[in-house]
Amino acid sequence: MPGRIQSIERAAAILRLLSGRSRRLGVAELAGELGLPKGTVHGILRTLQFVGFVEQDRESGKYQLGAALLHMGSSYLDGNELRTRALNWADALATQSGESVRIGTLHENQVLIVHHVFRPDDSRQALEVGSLVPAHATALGKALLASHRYLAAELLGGDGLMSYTPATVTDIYRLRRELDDISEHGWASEVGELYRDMASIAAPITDRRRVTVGAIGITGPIERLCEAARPRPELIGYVTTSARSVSRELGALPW
Amino acid sequence: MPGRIQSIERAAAILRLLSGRSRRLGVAELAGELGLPKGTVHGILRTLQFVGFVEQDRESGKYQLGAALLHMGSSYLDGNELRTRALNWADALATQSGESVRIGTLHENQVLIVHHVFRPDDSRQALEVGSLVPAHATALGKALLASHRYLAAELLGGDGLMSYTPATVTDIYRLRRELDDISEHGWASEVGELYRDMASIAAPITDRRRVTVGAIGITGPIERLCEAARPRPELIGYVTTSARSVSRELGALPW
DNA sequence: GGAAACGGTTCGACAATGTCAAACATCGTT
DNA sequence: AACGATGTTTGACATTGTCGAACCGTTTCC
Repeated sequence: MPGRIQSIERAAAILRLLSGRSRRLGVAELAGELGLPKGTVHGILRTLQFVGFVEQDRESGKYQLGAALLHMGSSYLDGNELRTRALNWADALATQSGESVRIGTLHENQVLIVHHVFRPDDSRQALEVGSLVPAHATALGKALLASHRYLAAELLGGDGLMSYTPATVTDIYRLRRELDDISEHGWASEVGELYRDMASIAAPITDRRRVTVGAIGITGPIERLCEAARPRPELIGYVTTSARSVSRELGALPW
Repeated sequence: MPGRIQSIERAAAILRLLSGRSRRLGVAELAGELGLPKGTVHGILRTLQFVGFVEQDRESGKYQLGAALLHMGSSYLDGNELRTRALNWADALATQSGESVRIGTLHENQVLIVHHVFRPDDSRQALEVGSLVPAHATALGKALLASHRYLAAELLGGDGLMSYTPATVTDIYRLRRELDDISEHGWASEVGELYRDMASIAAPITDRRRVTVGAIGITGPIERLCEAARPRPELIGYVTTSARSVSRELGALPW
């Protein structure tokens, strides 16, 4: 029975729609989006509500994600080996570099942030764990794509690369060449490609089978991360050695 | 059709088991736990894997929660009105009190932490957003239970209250009396009842219909939060006014 | 002020759907 | 080499979820 269970797939599709930008959606909207009868969608929603995956706004009648998902998300983090193994190294990298640190994995052609350490001294920052950032405009994403070329091909084959700033790389061939460089040198960077005045540096993390399972990197204002529009060598060093340390902790053979 | 969809309920039950302490579970274990045939469980797991809700460990064959849940959990936070409205007030309370701040809601007889601000100055702390803490041994939980007596009754009717330290209140009648006091005064506290040398103070947050939708509170070492084994009055003041501010922001009538 | 349009919800008949138990494959262990 | 433990596949069965129309309550707009 190599088939999937229809109702569960549909339920997941509903949850995915609800986790999209729209936050709150009504039965009719969902039904329209999925091409299903209202009644069917309602039945699924009732069940999802019963198990706490969605909640209904008493006033508008619309549905939104439920609290149970928050707890499950955090449980996922507890069981995530990449994150637990990387915790200490991420802290160390933040201290060394003086910048905020992020660890991410590829998820649906984007980068899912699984860990985030704030800048040591800094003012309040928003925690980004759980958020998705574009792969082609972040150092984390590039580091990951460089080791997953088949996935990169899929992404690049899609409907064009979104541009976030004038510096965003949207040319497929140029990005491909950049990925080649990254594979060769073992680190990736991005300067003003996602936010105009921000830059980032990242390196891939590999597991015991030498497959890339994530990436670790730092983010900060261009003037702190770069010198003459190029990432500062000492920061690159911090990032790559951190990545190697985490890889080793995950069982990768020492380099 | 006031019925729920069986397969979705079962899928949710599987996810709940996987988010329990055990992290990784095999098909047989899950089947045993749920009293279902292995084949059935396997079909559900295959679907959940396809939609990214679970992942399978290549080596052991066991299943664990998937990355999609992390993103959904964080999407839940974005749409959570209580949290978004409380963000600034929580920061302010942390600054005022000098202690770490938590905001929680009741979820399955426990307190789900939906926001967490670290101590202003402090060393690294673990982010607790998404975790569940016991209701009867935390100030947050008591503040919530005091306004949901029917739920409190259910909790108290269960199989006894877990004891975490010698100070944990496990006597139902004593707790009930404490909840009465809390309702009357509008704030709750706990001294060494969850962790031996920690204390917490919390107050309920109400929405426009005057129903309690959450609670906000501070946590810290007893010697900082208390004076002569009683919560310091000025801290109580900070907490209660913060709670009122958030309530007002949620549309509650001004007091 | 009425009526139409839109929201979420319920209903019952139908058959497609998911379930089940047993057999299979693949490990590691005895 | 046989066992026992995994996770996995299979096919027959009837339970189960689906569907579309009808329902009820709000809001909107003549």
